[in-house]
This record gives sequence, C-alpha cells and structure tokens, in this order.
Amino acid sequence: MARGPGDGAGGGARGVDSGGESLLFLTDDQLRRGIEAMFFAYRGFTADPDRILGARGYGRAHHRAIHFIGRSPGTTVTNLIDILGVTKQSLNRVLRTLIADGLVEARIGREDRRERHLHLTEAGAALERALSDAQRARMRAAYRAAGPAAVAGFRRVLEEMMDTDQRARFLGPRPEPRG
Amino acid sequence: MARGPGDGAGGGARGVDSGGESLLFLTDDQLRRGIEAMFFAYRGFTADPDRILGARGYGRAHHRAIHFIGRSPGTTVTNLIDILGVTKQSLNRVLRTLIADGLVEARIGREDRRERHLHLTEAGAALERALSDAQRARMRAAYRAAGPAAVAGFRRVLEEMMDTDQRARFLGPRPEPRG
DNA sequence: CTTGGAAAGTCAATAAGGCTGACGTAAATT
DNA sequence: AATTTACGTCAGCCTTATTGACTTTCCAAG
Repeated sequence: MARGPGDGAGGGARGVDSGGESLLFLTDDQLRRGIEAMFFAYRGFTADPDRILGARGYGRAHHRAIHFIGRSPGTTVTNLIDILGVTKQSLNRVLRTLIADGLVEARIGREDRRERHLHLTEAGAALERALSDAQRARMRAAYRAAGPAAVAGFRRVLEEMMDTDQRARFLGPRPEPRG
Repeated sequence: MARGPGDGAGGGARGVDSGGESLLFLTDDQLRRGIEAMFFAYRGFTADPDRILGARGYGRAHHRAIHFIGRSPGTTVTNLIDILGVTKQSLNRVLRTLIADGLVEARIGREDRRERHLHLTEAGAALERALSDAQRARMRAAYRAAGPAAVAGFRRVLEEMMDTDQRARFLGPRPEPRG
C-alpha cells in the first residue's frame, strides 16, 4: 500500500493545544482518516461479542436486544423497536428465539395487558454479562491507554455524531444541561 | 476536558499523567454509556450515505468498496479483501455490480496478469464524492461542535479500540514511533 | 518443455438479518 | 359499537455474509 508523500493527515492532527483554529481547518484527508477510524474502530468494537455470539448461534441483532433489555428491564416491544430502529417483524424474529431459548421473559403488562414487558432470565443475564464484559474490557483498555482527556473528547464527538433525536434519547435520562 | 497543554495527543506524549487517575476509575455504567454512544454514533454516521446508496440500489458494502478504491486507486482485489475483512466471494459480488454499472474499472495487471487493479471511473468518483461529502459534513459538524481537544481524544480512543493489526494498518503509512 | 502448486478471481448455493405488506387477536379508547 | 393500539405471524424480497468448487494465470521444479 504505497502512499504518496502528500498524506499529511497525521501531522495536521498533532498540534492540538496550540490554538484550536489550526485544527478546525479540516482537510478532506483529515476527515477521511476520521471516517476510516470510525469504520475500523467499530469493527474492533464488535469483534469480541461477535465471537461469543457466533459460538451460540446468535448474531448482532440478538446482542442489541439483550443489551437494551438488560439496561432497562421491563421495557416493551414497541419501546425496543424505537430504540433499535428496526421493524417489529425483525425484532420479533430475534425475540422469539431468545424467549424460546429461555434467555428473555415476556411478561404481560398488569396495567395494559396488550404490552409485553421484557426481562432477562438468569441465563439471559449471564450472556449479557459475558458480552458486555468483553466489550467493556476493550473499552476500558482503550480508555486507559488514551487517558481521561481523550475519553471526554471521544464521548463528546460521538454525541455530536448522533442523529438529533437519538442524541436526545441518549442524553435524556441524565439531567445535564449541555452547552 | 479543558485540559489545555499536556493533552495526550501531543507528539509522543504517550504517558498519561497520574493526575487523571480519578477519572480513570470507570464504573460499569460509564462504560455502558460509552458502548451505547458507539452504537448510536455509528448509526448516525452511516445514515446519510445509506440514504444515498439506497436510492441507487446499493448498500454499505458498495460504499466500503468505493471508498477504499477511491482512497488508493490501483489497489488489487486481494488487497481490498484484507482491508475490508470479507471473503473474496462477498467482495466479488459487490465489485461485479459496480463494474457492470460503470462505476469501477478493473484493469488487468501488467506485471502479474492475474491481478485486477481497481480504479473509479468518472461516475464512480462522482458517487464517491457524494457519499463522502455527506459523511464529511456530519463529521466536520461534530468536530466543530466538539472542539479540537475533543477531536484529538476521539481519534486517540478510536485508534486504541481497533484490533492491533488494523491499527497497524491504519497508522502504518505514517512513520511514527509510538510507545 | 511440461507439470504441479499457489495465487487471483469467478460462479453457485446457502443462511442471517434486514425490509414491506397483509392479516389476526386482544385490549384499550372513543 | 367502532376505532385505535400493541403485539404476533405468514409470505416474499433484498443485501450481505458464508463455504465449496472452478478457471485463469504465474512460477518454479523436474
């Protein structure tokens, strides 16, 4: 992969602390490196869970469902559909197998009996832990290596990169006025 | 995040200062938010190109191929397979449609006639520009809103999150003694 | 020169996981 | 009673990944 000498992306991104303006002049090449960094990082980020899931015959769709059910137990199907941004048919296929395999439990709502409140079973929680342990380990290592300032910046840029409604949902539960 | 000088991204300033230890005590919840931030941000990050691609009957696989062919013209199929981490059969299907649609040109190698050197045609370059313009706009906006220090941290953490070999490839062309 | 292996690329079949559309049921709302 | 909402399911399609089998090309050893 012979690269031309014109690849100055690295150099440009270095001098950070000296007046931010220099960095805010963003060349296409700098942005391209950011784009590729997202691509490669996201792949690394999902690699460990993918291995665990693959061994059990599941995919990323199952991971996402398990994660968000574990995060907010008792969430409804519609709620999950909104968060994941998939159709109910897609989610249902995943949910059906998870329930059949005894990882997720769907309890009929007490107030509104149309609703199904989703919970992880013991086995489900165990898988959730295995998955998130792997992912947390990688993220913790990255955080450690990069340092606290980098972590804050990382989170900040990611938040800005989300769609507005997603960001609202992401920041919502935490009452923190930003900006 | 306003840490001013001493920011980790400085030339070779690898060692994280001990002052940050308090921030490096990472709760599971903090890590979980980081995980979800990656998920939502990546979705936002791919949303714009997905729309453009969908309108033309392509998917993300086409985007990735076009991107990396545009980045390093003349690359071979095997090279692309390594970068994208897919099988040659998967790549081939995508490549076939792109060539049939006149977006990519596969020139038989002069030295080794088994190789196909891939190039974007005019039309291919135009689509590449449309796709990366959309993605760059979002990234530029995020960068602007987050500020230069955040951007440096963002890149830093992403690099740490990659698999080691991917990181080597990503940083490779830039001769920088790290560590 | 021939032959056999390795590398590069192609074709075929299969599966996961998205999607839309249509339909059905139970429960809540008007 | 009629409508809306929440959920489930069947059917069919698309994209994108997989493995297996094949052709073309190159190179090196006999």
